[in-house]
Amino acid sequence: MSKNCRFAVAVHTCTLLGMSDGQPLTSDWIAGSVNTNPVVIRRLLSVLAKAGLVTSIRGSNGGSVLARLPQAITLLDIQQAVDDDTEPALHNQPPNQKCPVGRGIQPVLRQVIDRAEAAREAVLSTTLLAEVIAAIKSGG
Amino acid sequence: MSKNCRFAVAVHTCTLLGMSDGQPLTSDWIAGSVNTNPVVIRRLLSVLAKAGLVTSIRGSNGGSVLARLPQAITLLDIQQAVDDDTEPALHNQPPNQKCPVGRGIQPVLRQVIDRAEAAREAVLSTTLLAEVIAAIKSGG
DNA sequence: GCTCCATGTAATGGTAGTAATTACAGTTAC
DNA sequence: GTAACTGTAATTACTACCATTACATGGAGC
Repeated sequence: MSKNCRFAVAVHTCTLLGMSDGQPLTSDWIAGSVNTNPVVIRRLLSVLAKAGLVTSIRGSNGGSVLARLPQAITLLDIQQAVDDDTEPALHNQPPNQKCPVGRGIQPVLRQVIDRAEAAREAVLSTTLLAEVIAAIKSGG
Repeated sequence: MSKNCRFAVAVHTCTLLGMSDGQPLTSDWIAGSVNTNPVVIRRLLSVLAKAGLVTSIRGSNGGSVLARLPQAITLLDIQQAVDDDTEPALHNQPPNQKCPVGRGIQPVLRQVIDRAEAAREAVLSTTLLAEVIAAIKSGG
């Protein structure tokens, strides 16, 4: 119980949905595979639904299905859906504006961090959910 | 007081040291520019010293100096020094091994996350502390 | 209608990570 | 010896996250 594992759980969940042949899966069932509480899954599915990645069906015989084909979902889509990407972590308190470094450091840092983050996201954007599913199928 | 701002403070600190022409700077002075408590700076300097990036001089007229030229310090060096890069955040609890997805998801995820992280670090490794200093000097 | 079986969501508790601060021991120049 | 530093432990406060309970809502099937 330490770090943010929403991305991992979200990919896990989408993989399950992508392998169910359109059959709706319940949060209970998914939670059994992820090994967590169904409410955690429901909250996650709610976020994924807001991002247009899944659709939930209420009522008896309900559950969730993918809203798009696995070929049309990138891991970046999933990451951006579940990680509220607030500002990158810079200083908590604004640095001393009387110091040239304190005045100039933040824009420079932001630019570098943004470039680094863009490189990371580029990799995620070229990985499709369909590829994850294929890897699971071939690996098992 | 929320997120991890050690990287930002560390770059800020190294920038100050790199602009001081070899003059040792005290944690009090650095804290004044960063706008935080001197103890926070001393803890950070201690970590940077362990990574071989700075050297601290104890006693009166003491302080800290860079242990290498700014041209020989990348932002990746700083990042790796201050961020204990433990395992990437996957599931908290191991997923259900009886499920094919639960069994196979973690290696697949780890591979993708590692590739994405490598791309991010590649950008940081090509940015030198000297460039940050140059940007500050030209920007102010 | 009623009854299940689901989702949706609020509220709570526990754990962990981080920053800020106080306090004090160790070290060095003068 | 004293003053000016670093090094580090201990404490407090705050935030983020996950797990869990509880309950309202919605829909299928009788």
